[in-house]
Amino acid sequence: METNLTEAPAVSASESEAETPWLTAAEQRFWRAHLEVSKLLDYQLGRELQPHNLAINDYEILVVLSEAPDRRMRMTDLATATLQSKSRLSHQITRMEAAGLVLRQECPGDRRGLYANLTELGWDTMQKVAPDHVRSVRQHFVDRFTPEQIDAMYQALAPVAEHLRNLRGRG
Amino acid sequence: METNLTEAPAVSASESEAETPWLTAAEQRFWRAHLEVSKLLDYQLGRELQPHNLAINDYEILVVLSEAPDRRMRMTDLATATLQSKSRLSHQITRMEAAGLVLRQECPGDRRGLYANLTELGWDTMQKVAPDHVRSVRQHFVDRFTPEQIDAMYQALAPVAEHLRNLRGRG
DNA sequence: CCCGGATTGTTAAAAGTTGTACAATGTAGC
DNA sequence: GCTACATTGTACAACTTTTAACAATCCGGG
Repeated sequence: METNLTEAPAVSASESEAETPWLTAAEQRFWRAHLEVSKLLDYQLGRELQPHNLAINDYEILVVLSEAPDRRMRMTDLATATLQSKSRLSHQITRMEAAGLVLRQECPGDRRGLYANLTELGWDTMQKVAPDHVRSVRQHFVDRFTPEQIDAMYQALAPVAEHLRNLRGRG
Repeated sequence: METNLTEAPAVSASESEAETPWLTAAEQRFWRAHLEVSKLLDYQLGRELQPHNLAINDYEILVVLSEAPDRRMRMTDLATATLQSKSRLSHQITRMEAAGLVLRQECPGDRRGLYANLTELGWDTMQKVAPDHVRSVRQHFVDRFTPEQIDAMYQALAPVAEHLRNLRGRG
């Protein structure tokens, strides 16, 4: 059901046979479970944001801005924080500005720059939506693990996140 | 850096304060680590498929088809297996057909239906790309866990995958 | 056989994303 | 203060995904 061929193909070229470090059965099922959960969870959370007229990306912007000092952030920083390209973020903010959720604001001291500012409506929207979203996250993910599993998985994932973040930085 | 507000907002309405099951600190950091790893890993694996002129979605199709009986699958089944909409899959297959990787084939016994067939080129491409992909998956993910962690995480994730799969089915 | 409803896959148009180039600044070294 | 170079955000064009509608086909009940 999931993807990413990582076990030996049904028929392997004898050449790659010798050298490719195919995943073991245990690794394989873990990898596929991870992929499947990621994808389906994304789908389900998006689904449950729809009634609020927000896509997951919109919500992410609202969260990051709401946690930022003065509820605003430079476009580039926001793009970095949300792992989007500057171009994509620019479009995204244009849409959210049209929806009244954020506002572009000149940046004193750097006339090249702009702030993306959370509006009152943006802030209120976030306050209204967040409780539902947490419930979704709990229902479909967090509450399905024991506290021990949660700690263990965090310990395991944190260095991987670190690694990937570093890779990304360099390009 | 990541997203999805799931902890209490800086200022909570007293109403939601009482009723919203905000994540604990431990839950929060786990949740954000999971999100971050998912997103960045996707990005990185996509990046490392680029030299082969394949997007992750293309690769996923190749994998699923290569594992299917006769290396072909009904469009609807393929859409389900890869968690895509029928429309999106249709476009995707059109592109891959243009690239010579797959071929649409009439479906004997159901004249509405079509098979998506892996071509020789598609199969060969898969054989060629898979080794590199496994190495990527190992380098950025699998090899960064101990065998014990892998088993534990699989045990934890499998029921969640099951849950989400069921949800998806009903819509 | 024939009807009504469900299923299959495609399509057109709208919406969103990506990559590249660009204009407007900023900044460091001379 | 100039020049060279880096940074900021946008704009355009190409591409991908979504949404909604549709034609063709199948299937079950009368």
